[in-house]
This record gives sequence, structure tokens and C-alpha cells, in this order.
Amino acid sequence: MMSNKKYNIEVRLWIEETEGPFLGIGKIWLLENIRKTGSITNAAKEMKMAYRQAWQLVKEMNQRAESPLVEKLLGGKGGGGARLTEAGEKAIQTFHEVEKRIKDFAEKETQNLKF
Amino acid sequence: MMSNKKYNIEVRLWIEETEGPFLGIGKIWLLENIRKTGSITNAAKEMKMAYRQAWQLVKEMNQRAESPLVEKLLGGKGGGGARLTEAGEKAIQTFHEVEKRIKDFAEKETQNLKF
DNA sequence: TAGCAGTATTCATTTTAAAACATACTGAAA
DNA sequence: TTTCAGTATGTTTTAAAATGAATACTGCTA
Repeated sequence: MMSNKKYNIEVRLWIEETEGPFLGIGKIWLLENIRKTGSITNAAKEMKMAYRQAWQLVKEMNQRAESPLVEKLLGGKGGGGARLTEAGEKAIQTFHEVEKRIKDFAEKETQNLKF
Repeated sequence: MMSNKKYNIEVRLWIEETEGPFLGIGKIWLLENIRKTGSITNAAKEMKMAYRQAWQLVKEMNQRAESPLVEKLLGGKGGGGARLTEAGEKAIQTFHEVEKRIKDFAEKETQNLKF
């Protein structure tokens, strides 16, 4: 009798540089929410994440990328905000492309898993 | 001028079934250490992991696999021990095979990363 | 020049996860 | 029938991480 339990492969990927993990899906989501909302504050709310943490993630990304991914607008009308740089837009796109290729490949490996 | 920062892709994968994550590299290491040492206790020591946790992982694996991956020997000479079943051996092998194929693929994607 | 809303940062608090501790159970062998 | 080392399990402690609160700063606009 053929056993019926279903198993499949999940994959998580991230970009690493010399100092360690640099950019994973969590930071990508944050970038996308900053693009969508125009500020770190609102992006954090959207994600039910503490502003403090969101701000730290942005700081880290900007420091470790060759050029900043997020541009911060301090003060002024509306208090300021944040928006993606060209490099930030590119990062989102590159990450999703690579992620898709790897996940598609992984899915093909899901055949015949048995435990 | 060509910028020189080096980025590369890291991949983590695991097997999922209906109730969630089932088997990742951590449990595979545990299985390998059980095979090597002949008991959950010694495997845990080897990995500097609490026996309690190692035992829980084994319990979970056994419950959620179609057939147990680890056979427990209770009491008797030496107090007992634990060893891999045929399914346990197979699980290690399958996982490593799939992992290698996916990581090899991912490595090819590492070209041209720029952030 | 006062108001405003978001960024920047520190500090205390809470939540969560991991580890440590303690103790009962098992069964072969001496 | 006592010893022994490993399994089995609940309880307590500790450590780490996330969150929340508080405060200063920024610079456009009214």
C-alpha cells in the first residue's frame, strides 16, 4: 500500500557579505513597505514591527550596501519621511528574481520525498 | 571605477509537511550524532545541546515521519541508547542529496550581485 | 517663531526561548 | 534485588530579543 503523507521543500535565502547576513526577505518587505508608505514609521506600523527595529534595519542596510538603499528626509513638511534610492529599487528586483529562480528549482526537487 | 564588495547567496532549506517544518539541517545533525554516538544523551553532549531538547526533537521527528527515524532502547545493559532506523538513514541521505543540488544551483546564481 | 510629523537614540520593561535542574522510569546484568 | 546509564518528563532559572516609553532633533510651513 502506497503511503500518502505529503512532504515538500521550503527554501529561505539571503544575501551575505563579509560581515555576515546582509539582506533577506524581512528587509526586502521593509523596503517595499517604505516605498509604499513613504516613511519608516508607517512602514513599521504596516508590518506591526517596532519603529526602533525598522530604523535599525534601515541603518544597517545603508551602511553595508555599496550605496544607501533608503534615503531619509529629515524635518520639513510632514516631518520628513523616507524613500527608496535607485539602488533600493534595484535590490528589491534583484532579490525577487534570484529568489524565484531558486524556489522554482527547489520545487522541481520535491518529487518522491518519503520519510 | 568598478566597485569591489563581494556578495553571495546563502540558502537554508527544510522539509515541510502539513503541520509545519519537519526536518532541517539541525535535526539532520542530531540524527548523524545519534548514529555516531549510539545515544541521544551523547549526541546532545557532542552538540552542546540540552538532552531535553534533543529528546524532544527526536520525539517530534518520530511522530511526524511515516515511520520512526530513531529507535530507542530503554533500560538494559548500559541503560539503553538510541540508533537510527532504516528510514532514519534514508532521511539523512535524501536530505543531503537535495540540499547539495539546491545549493549548487544557488551558487550559480551568485554572479553579478551588486547592492 | 511655534507647530508639526517623522527621524534618531537611549533606557526600562515585557515577552520569548533556551538552558538547567530535578526526578521518575526502564530492563539487562552482576 | 541492587546497580547502572540512558530514556522520559515536568518545573524552574536564565538569557536573549523584542517592544514600549521617553526625549531630542530636524527643517518646512503657517
